[in-house]
Amino acid sequence: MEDFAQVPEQEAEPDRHLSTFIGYAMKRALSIVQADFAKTLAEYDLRAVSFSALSIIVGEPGLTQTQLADALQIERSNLVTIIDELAGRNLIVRAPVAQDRRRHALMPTTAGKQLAAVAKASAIEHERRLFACLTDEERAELQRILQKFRKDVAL
Amino acid sequence: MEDFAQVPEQEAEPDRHLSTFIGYAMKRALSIVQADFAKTLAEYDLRAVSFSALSIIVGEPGLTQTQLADALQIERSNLVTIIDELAGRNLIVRAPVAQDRRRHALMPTTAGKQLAAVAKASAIEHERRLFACLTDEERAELQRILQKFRKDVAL
DNA sequence: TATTGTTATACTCTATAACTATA
DNA sequence: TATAGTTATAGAGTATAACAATA
Repeated sequence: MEDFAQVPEQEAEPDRHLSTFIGYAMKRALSIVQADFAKTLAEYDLRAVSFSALSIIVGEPGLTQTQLADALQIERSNLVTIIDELAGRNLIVRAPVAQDRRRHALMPTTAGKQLAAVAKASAIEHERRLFACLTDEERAELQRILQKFRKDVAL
Repeated sequence: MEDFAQVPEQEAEPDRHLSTFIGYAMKRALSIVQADFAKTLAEYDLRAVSFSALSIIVGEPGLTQTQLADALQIERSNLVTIIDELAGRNLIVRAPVAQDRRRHALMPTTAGKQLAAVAKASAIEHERRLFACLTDEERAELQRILQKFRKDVAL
């Protein structure tokens, strides 16, 4: 078989051909954030999704699992093990609901509220540190534009 | 067991307690983009990662698999099936490299260049349509800030 | 010895269907 | 009949180790 290729020296950024795409930039940026966030939460034995679930339960006690799954945009079935884990650590309880015994009202325990508070402080510190390379205005703009997009995008 | 919870009516946005976090906003926005992008590429039987790989190979022919894996930030081992798939469709070839017979120089075929071109046009149209709710300035700012972050963030 | 591509594998994530108990 | 929580499972995606060929 004949050779017909020269291998170029490694270029600085071979993925520059994808730099036109906002989605690609979002994905690469998010993967950096996620890796750092995972390290931050490991201290509390929390994954990002467990932290999110716990935070919402603390902020809005009494939600059912279906409501929480909708809020987090995950499947009800996949929420079960997350709730199991939080409940197993006594951070939340599945409280019975008198009006409808099929449902569980998700309630934070005192320990859950405390962990949510310290983990949230760490998460805020993680973002402060990670996004230190951006100006306050850039961070605010990034946040604002992302939320506007999510709110206004026509699906 | 005693009931001690009232189930609130479904709130508009139970995840507002996470809205302080840029990472959360990025994740939610990206999932919207990814879902729409997947639909767009399905027309060409491409996944996002196959599109990315093909685009880079077309834009920078001759890269080795290790170089491409680094560019896409995926494991070499996981790139194999992606390259298999593209090569199986005759969109690229693994060309031998005279100087180092361990390596494969990834080269696009004519069909690969053509598919990359039309898929890229569709991808651009997908982003134009999806981000239509943002102004040109907002899109440019979003892109600029994300790229600045990725470039300047201290890991 | 080290590197490239590859295989095998395990672990997580995600999506779907079906079950139960309730309504 | 329909819904809430659950179980089981299958498919992606991702990460690690080890091997053969080559350097």
